[in-house]
Amino acid sequence: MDVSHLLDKLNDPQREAVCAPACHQLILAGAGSGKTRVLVHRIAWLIQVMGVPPHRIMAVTFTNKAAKEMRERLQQVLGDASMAAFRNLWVGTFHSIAHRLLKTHWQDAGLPQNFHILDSDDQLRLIKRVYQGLTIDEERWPPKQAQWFINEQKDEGLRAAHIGEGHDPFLVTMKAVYAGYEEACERGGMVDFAELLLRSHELWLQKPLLLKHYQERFSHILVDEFQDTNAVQYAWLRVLAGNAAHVTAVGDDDQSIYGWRGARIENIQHFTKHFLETQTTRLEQNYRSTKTILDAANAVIANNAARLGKHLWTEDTAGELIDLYAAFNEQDEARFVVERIENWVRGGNPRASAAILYRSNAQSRVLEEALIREGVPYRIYGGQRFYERLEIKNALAYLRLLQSRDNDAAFERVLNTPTRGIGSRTEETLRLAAREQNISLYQAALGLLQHNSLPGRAATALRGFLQLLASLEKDTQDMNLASLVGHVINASGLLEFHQNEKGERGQARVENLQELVNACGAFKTDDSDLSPLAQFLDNAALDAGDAQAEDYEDAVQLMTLHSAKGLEFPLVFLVGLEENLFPHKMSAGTPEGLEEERRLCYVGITRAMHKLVMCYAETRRLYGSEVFNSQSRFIREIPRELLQEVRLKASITRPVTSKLQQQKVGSDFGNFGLGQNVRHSIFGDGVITQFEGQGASARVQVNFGKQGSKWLVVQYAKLEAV
DNA sequence: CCAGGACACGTTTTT
DNA sequence: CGTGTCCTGG
Repeated sequence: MDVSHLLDKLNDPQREAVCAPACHQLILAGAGSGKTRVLVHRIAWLIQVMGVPPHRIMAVTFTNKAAKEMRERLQQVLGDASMAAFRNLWVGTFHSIAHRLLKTHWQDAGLPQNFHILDSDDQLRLIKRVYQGLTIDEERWPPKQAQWFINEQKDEGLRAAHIGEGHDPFLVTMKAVYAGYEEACERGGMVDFAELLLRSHELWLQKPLLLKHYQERFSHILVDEFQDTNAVQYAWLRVLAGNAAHVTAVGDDDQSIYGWRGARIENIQHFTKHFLETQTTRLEQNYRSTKTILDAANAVIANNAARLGKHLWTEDTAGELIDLYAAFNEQDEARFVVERIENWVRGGNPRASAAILYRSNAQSRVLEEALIREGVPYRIYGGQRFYERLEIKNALAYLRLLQSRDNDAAFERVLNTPTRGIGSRTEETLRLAAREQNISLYQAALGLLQHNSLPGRAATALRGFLQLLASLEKDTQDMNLASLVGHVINASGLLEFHQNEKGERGQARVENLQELVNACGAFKTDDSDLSPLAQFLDNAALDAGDAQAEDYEDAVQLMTLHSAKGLEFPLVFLVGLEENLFPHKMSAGTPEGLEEERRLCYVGITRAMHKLVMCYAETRRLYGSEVFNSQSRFIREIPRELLQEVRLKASITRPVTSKLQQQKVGSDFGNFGLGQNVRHSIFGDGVITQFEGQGASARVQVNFGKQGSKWLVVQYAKLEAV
């Protein structure tokens, strides 16, 4: 068989990874080194050269987007001939694969067949409800915190029962909430995202025969973005792999930026210990960026300790120097960026080839305003996801009720949406009855109406709601998915409800509801025995719906550094390169936090193909007060010769307000300047390193050497200049 | 039920 | 500063 198409256009290390004999592999793939290509070609090699049947291969990704891309590229490489076999090859996210397992083996997993997936919104609501049952003070223990705690435990593979008995009030409370939450999920047949993984891991441990079946089936498991795996995912993988399967882990320890949500960078570092006789390949040739950009990225990341070690190189020319612009403030920064983009577009480049990357979402507004002012189309990535929008969740709740009236979360959600006179009083009565008799809210409603135990007005309203559900079900019986959904959003009154909503908001919601119908029309069902609606709802729970509302207008791309991972742009602006913002002050406190920020910076730099522009503002308005941050240490980690400072044009004058601000600084900070040596009655001598706020809230950061750095309120600190 | 005001809060995000 | 949430009064 001619396999040259699998090896063409591969460099030596890439080819080595693709053609490796059956073994464990760790592929350390630097940014822009052709990671996906290697993964896809390796799978094709396994099938076409090594004769591995496709059904014995599993490829795991983190995002739906990555899974989709891999499927498409596999299809290209394998060709249509392999299409039939292709269906047996499992490609999916950890979550979708776990979901598939639980759907298939629901009995063994101890779940009802129609178990329902909670998104984080649903999860929070449920936790709040658990609080009510336990009479826990929401003030003292914010439900958000409990949610975070529960997910963190699950990511580590821990159940409420695993949390030790102790006297720490925090742990005692959290354990109680976690246990109550587990019980509520169990009762309602609900499963959150982390539970999908935890539960399928437990399924294997508890059902050895089942595990054996899958262990014998999957001889090759490939995992993308391995640096992002958390503890359960890694454990899950190790159990599945057993002693026989060959595991290929592809990742880049330098691009691990999700430590804060449970990703364990150690997993990639420990891989060779757990999977013996691993062949390690380093993909270090970069096909994306100029030499200048790569040199900068390498220089920055070199400041991190405990790396596996990798040095990106390129055959590309040095290219242009990196521009560095010191803006007066965030307005000036935005103005500068937009002006640069306009020049770039005037030079014949598409707007979509330029991206503005920032550390935090709050920074986007000023940039947006500047783009709007100049009439430059832009697109912001991230933010509210399609299937998480209020109007969409309401529509989905009606659809879920069609499937099962006993879905309490859905019932509760739309009981009075659109408003139909069922108030909190009635709702409370329903909930109480349901809890007492251990039945669903729907069953409770039926019972209460039967026994006439509700006041007249409430009874009429509630009866109306139940009748609505009945007629929705009856009227949609013979409809296809799209007309069914169209009918439901109409007949439920949701569409009218949002049409009557004033302002652009209502308009957008109506459009989203219509988009939902479109999505149903385009939805491809598989031949499982689930109804199209059931399949669609499961899909909606696991897929954020990124592809929705895609418009193809050529637009400048705005996003956080996190969402930029995996993307590339000819022209990249990294803005807000200031201490306390990037590295963010919440993270800069610990060495691990700082290293993750640095990796984020590395990700940002390596997004750029031809030209990189970095900006920082001397002064920035944040949450209403003015902050003075020095330039980011990351700028200083880039060799000077790679940078060129952008000089101000004579026509640009300092904003008029700046003089006033300067005076204010003088008074608020008592004439202290950066670098001023000061003495504090307790901490001793130190040096001023930062300013923040004004008036009574004016604070300075002072580095007291051995005592560390501290933020002090100028008004109270009684600092003495020395 | 809605409007309006007080109040808290503000890093990154996928599934 | 701007936004989202919670509570109160009509």
